[in-house]
Amino acid sequence: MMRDIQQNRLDEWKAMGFHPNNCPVRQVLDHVAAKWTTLILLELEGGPQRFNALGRALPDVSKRMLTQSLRNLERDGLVNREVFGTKPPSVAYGLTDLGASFLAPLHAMISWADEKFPSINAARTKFDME
Amino acid sequence: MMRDIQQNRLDEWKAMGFHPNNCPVRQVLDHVAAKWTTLILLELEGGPQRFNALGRALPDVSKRMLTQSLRNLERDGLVNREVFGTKPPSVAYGLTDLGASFLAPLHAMISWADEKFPSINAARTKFDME
DNA sequence: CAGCATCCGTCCGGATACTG
DNA sequence: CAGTATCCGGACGGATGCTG
Repeated sequence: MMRDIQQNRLDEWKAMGFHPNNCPVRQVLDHVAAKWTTLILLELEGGPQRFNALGRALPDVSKRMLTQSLRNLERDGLVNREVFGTKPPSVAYGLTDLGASFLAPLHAMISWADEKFPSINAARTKFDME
Repeated sequence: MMRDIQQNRLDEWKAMGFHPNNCPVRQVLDHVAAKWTTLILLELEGGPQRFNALGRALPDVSKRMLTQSLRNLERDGLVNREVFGTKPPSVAYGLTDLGASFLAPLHAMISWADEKFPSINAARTKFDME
């Protein structure tokens, strides 16, 4: 019964091309979700960085995750990857215009978090007491 | 060696109270990450909703996840939970002022995603071709 | 230096069944 | 109606070792 209602709603969404698994917004939010990508973007805000420099700036990101995160960002056109054929080889990562434009809404969220964190913490400890 | 550098940087962060695991901003971003919480907040933007009404509005959220998400939001003071001692019992969820204030930065991200999605998609398909 | 490959534990979240 | 309890697969991500 409720199952049918849900199914109908799902069908509506599919018809609109809005099923959550291919939702444009979700795919962007997943970058925010991705635990490291935002830190990377913020770090690149100061200018392009080499791979290991990024690793040193973000100490608790493993090389594996750093590579993976950078690939995802590169794939979505937020970050560009420039290879220098030197020896040993070096690679620089920098923000694209698209990536840079993402910093505005990101900073908006961060500011909100900064500003409201006392309230959140208060609510949290109160909730946990009961 | 690099390990030492990383450890030093980590220590600095700890001294500043900024270790990623208790970072205020991270904890807020984790709400965005949480896959359902944002949809819930957006749904509540239209006004308070009862539990099952929310479930019907968000068809692909299981009851389990809906409960869990609402608890997290309630814990952080973004959502309030009002119980009516009727029979059968009913519960309404609504945005707090804090929760409502979060919608601004959230909408900023959504707008960005909406606006830039064509570019992202283009970058993505180009990346995948090579 | 800048990765990739592999193994492996953890946790997120779905499905299902049951309760006051 | 509004949840809780349990089971479970699969994805996320850390540690380690190897490569051009």
